[in-house]
Amino acid sequence: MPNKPHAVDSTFHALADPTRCAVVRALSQGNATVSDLARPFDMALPSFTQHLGVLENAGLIVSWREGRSRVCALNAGALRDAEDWMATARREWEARMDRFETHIHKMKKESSDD
Amino acid sequence: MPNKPHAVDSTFHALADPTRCAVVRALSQGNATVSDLARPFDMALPSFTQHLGVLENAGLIVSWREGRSRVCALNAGALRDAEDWMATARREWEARMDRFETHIHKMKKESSDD
DNA sequence: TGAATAGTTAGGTCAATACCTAAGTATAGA
DNA sequence: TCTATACTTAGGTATTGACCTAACTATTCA
Repeated sequence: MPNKPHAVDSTFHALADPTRCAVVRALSQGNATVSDLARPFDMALPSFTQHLGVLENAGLIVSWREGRSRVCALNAGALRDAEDWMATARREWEARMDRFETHIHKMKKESSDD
Repeated sequence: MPNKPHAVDSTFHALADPTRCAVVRALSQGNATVSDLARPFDMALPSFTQHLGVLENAGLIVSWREGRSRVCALNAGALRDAEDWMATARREWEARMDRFETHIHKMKKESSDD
């Protein structure tokens, strides 16, 4: 069963920003606190936590408090759902292309049989 | 070699809208003209063609004129690049999870060996 | 308990996005 | 050549998004 509390377009919206893409890449390397994640970015902390909020609302990350820190982790399920959506569209298109090429090939063969 | 005239976040931005997601799904079923694509949407045509422009700038679709129509087609390469980006992040995360679970398992075994 | 640390809340600015209507251009067909 | 079709261009509005600063809360540790 699909991990689907959110529509894919909210996942895509969450990834439509270089800061948020970078956060996802960082979290693929392991869990991290808000300030660990924020450190590489030249951005005020409230702006950064807003990005984390977008990622969390989209279901791409989860977080919990540990003492005075908040730890974030990737939710691979949301990534997989978005991948599946794209793969479905792409494969249908590719299947159509294959049929089209087969058709062209048959036409060529028939015309060379004249 | 990757099909990469655009950064992935422009692809995600293009998909971050339900109208544009629907256009991609429609085009996975085959090429279509602007008005064919627009028909299901309750939206003025200029608004709709703006969405097509976003998809085309992101490299997700290509289009050409045929008589007085414009025909649109999916560019599967852009979809594949975005899939690859997500799959890379997800697999790194999953690999880390596997190592973590192996570690937990070993710890349990060691403690039961006491 | 007082100071430092980690993050949150409130509130504001500016640019980009998603829509619209009205009027234009280009092609096809009678 | 006139008319209908298929978009495109121009220009406007309202909402959302990405940032900021200032001030707050919660937790740790000396």
